[in-house]
This record gives sequence, structure tokens and C-alpha cells, in this order.
Amino acid sequence: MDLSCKSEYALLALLALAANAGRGEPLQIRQIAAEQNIPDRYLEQLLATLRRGGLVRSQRGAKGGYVLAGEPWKITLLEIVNCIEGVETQGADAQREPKSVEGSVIFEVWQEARSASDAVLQGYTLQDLLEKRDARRQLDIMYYI
Amino acid sequence: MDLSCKSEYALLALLALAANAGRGEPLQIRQIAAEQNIPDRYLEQLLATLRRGGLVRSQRGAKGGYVLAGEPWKITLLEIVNCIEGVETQGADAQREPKSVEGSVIFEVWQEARSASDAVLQGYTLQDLLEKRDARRQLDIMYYI
DNA sequence: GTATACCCCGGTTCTCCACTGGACTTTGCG
DNA sequence: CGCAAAGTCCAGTGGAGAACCGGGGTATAC
Repeated sequence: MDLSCKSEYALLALLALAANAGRGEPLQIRQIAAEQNIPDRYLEQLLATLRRGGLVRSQRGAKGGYVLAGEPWKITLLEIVNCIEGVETQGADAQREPKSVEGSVIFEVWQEARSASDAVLQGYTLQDLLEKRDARRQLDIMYYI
Repeated sequence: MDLSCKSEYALLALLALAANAGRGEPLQIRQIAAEQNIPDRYLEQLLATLRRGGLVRSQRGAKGGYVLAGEPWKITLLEIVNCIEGVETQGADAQREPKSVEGSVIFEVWQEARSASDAVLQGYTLQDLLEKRDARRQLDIMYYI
């Protein structure tokens, strides 16, 4: 599981939504895309996927936009990645039936490695990322002085 | 880090070489390719990469072939994957300079996840895989009865 | 010297990722 | 109502990389 553009864009967008969660107003695609340097037509697809996954809610029409569907401290990075990277990918991985004993042993080890990295991703929520970002900003100010 | 054909083929080939390590005779590409169902011209490239990485040694000419360069219990899966998947991939990952604070925070989390899965891969050697395979074979016999 | 292996380099096909475009629908506001 | 501003759906493109194949060269055992 390497970091793809897709996942990174989705994370950035959700982070922007989480930071905006206090105000009642929804954020629009153009705004998120502009401030995070993401191609807007592409971000649109990702937000649609996140909506179908139930992670964000959308408001159509003028003054519309997107809001986070849940609390920032309840949404883990693993949920986000699983949603954005597609469940059918897991299916394709699972349905490759092992042709040899060696193959299935290798596959088991890889699943273990995958579980390990999934556990890390499950250990972080959007809220955690916001806090890490703020801590990082403080650090940057320290360095600037 | 998902399991690619490349890595799986390389693992299978090295497993065959490890199982053959007792005898002094080298294994030939055709033999490995035939018994593991790997396209031989492709396997040739992978073995060349493994040779340049110092994981196998080759013997040219008639009665030639490949032998493991080291002891099966000293070669970890992480070494193999790093060798076969290319070091320049890590470079490309590392050299993507973060454009925003959010981006670098995300990147750090992903590195942590990567480290976790790398640790799992480092915890297994070729010898371990051979033993897992043998245990699996015993299980299959039990089921057969 | 010849057969048998590895060695090197290049090409081909195919799939997927990142990205773009256009037509449509829904909503707010004058 | 009518228009503009937003999201929604579907369809396509371009480039990159993965998997694979072929041909000619070189070393080695017999």
C-alpha cells in the first residue's frame, strides 16, 4: 500500500473539511482545490467516491459544497484509504487463488505485512492529523525565529 | 508496497534455489521457470537483477545456472524486495518534496506505515519461508487423510 | 568446436493512473 | 420565473510502467 495521488488528495481535502467543521457552511470543490493545489475536476471524482462511501455529505445547488459526515476524531485514515482506493482492489487481491504451496505461503506473509501497515493507518484519525499539523506549524515558527 | 508479479516470481525462484542449496549443482532458469510456472525470459531479467544485487551467483556456459549467494537464514524478504523493486523507487518517494505542511504530515504517517510493513518483511528469511512451506505441506497431507 | 547455458539490449502490448470535457440536475436569489 | 452557481454523471485522453518476447553475443563443459 503505497501513497497514491488519489489518497493524498483525498486526505488533503478531508483535512480541509475537518478544519472547516466548526463553521456550518460547506466548502466548495473550487476552494479546496485552489488552496491545496489539486486539479478540481479530479478532486470532484474523489469527493464523489467519498460521498458514496459515506465519509462526506454534499449540498447541491448555489451555496452548496461538502461537509464532513462524521466527527474528525472518529474517522480513521484506514477508512479513508479503503474508501478511496476501492474495495474491488481487495477483492482482486483476495481472488487470486494460489496455484502452489509456495505461492500461498508468500501471500500469507504479504497479508501480514499489509495488516501491519493497516494497523498504523487505523491508529490515526483526521483529528490526529490536524493536531500534528498544528504542532508542525509551531515548530516552523520556532525555526523561523 | 503491494505484492507485484516481479516480487512474487523472484521469491519463488529464490525459494527454489534455497531448497536446492544442499546440493552443489546450480539450478537453471528453464528448470525454475518450468516448475514454478514463470515465463522464462522474464525470470532471466529478475535473476540478473538479483545477481547485480548480490543475492545470487551465476555460472555461465554448459552445466551453468544460479546458486544462492548467501545462507538461506541470512537473506530476509526485505532485502529481496528492495533489490527487485529497485532502489530508485525509494529515491522517487523520498525526493518528492512536500509542498505544504499538510502534505509533509501525511507523508510522515505513510512512512510510519511503510516502516511497519518493512519490519514484517525483515522478520522473515528464506529459511523461514521454507519451513512455513513444509508445515503447510504436512497440513495438506492431514487434510487429505 | 559445438552444444548449452547465461548476458545484454531493445521492442510490444496492455493496463492503470492522473487528468480533462461536456451535458445534465439541483438549488439560491433577484 | 430565470439565471448563475454549485454538484453529478459519463466518457475520453496521454503518459508511464508492468509483464513479456526476441535476437544476437559470450563464456564454459565436454
